[in-house]
Amino acid sequence: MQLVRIYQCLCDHTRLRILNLLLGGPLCVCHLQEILGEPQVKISKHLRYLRAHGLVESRKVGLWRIYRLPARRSRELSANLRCLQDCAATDQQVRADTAKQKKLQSRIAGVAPFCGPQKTTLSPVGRCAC
Amino acid sequence: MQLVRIYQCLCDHTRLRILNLLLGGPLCVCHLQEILGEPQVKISKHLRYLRAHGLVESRKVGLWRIYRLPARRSRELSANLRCLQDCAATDQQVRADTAKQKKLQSRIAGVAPFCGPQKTTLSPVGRCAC
DNA sequence: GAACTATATACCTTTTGAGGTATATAAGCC
DNA sequence: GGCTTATATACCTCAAAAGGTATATAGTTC
Repeated sequence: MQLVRIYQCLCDHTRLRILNLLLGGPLCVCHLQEILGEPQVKISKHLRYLRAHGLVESRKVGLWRIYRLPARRSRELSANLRCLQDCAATDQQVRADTAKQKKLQSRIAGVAPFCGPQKTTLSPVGRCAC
Repeated sequence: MQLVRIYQCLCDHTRLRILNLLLGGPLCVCHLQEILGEPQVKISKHLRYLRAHGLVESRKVGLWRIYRLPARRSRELSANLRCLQDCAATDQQVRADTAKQKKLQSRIAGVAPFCGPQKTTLSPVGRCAC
């Protein structure tokens, strides 16, 4: 069942934190790493899991791989992401993540414009702002 | 995190089916068994899991143990149960379960009044209507 | 008390997944 | 080509969980 696959993605704390961040806009792995404070392997493996289950998409931009929530979402996925957005803020750490994300997004605005709420198709400019 | 525990309960197909049924009212194990068509042990173990995670409550009535969704629910739980109710019907098997439940509830009305939407405190009367 | 019914638990096997260390790949810079 | 950065994969270990068989417990009926 489609729905079970969604819940399988949501039932791990790290993945929940990742999805919460992606609700705020696309992010590359190294920005996720910076915000979550978790080792790169761990994040990379959870992203693979999420991709295999259809919860995220990615595209490559220069050296970076940018992850985001899928553009086209099933009814179930939309409903659950809405629910997640509504609920996740009750978690202390999730709120801290979101705050870090906001700060990071204003810091990197213009430098890594493919990470964040703006949907640009710019090529990478210089180094990653991590 | 509270939220993760909820998703851990939702990420198994059998538990999802159980929770969907309990959204339609309390049920004893043997009625769950009849509707789901799964062995008693399997159901019993999933119910234990759900209870340990705070997703169901139970009370004993005669020979039976009646399971239901918790009377008091956290904001997260309420939101996710609502979401589940909204989404689960897209699953073929879940819809079939619900149909069976409806039939069973009308069949046992008055015989096992503690199973089903009515919240009575009647003592058990005779045999289980399984 | 013996038989029966409903439910739970013990014990086992197998699968899944999480996390870690080390290494590979891919693309950019010099 | 060699160095560096970003990301992914291989391989290992450990814990959790799923499902099955057999058995225990608790309460009912006779």
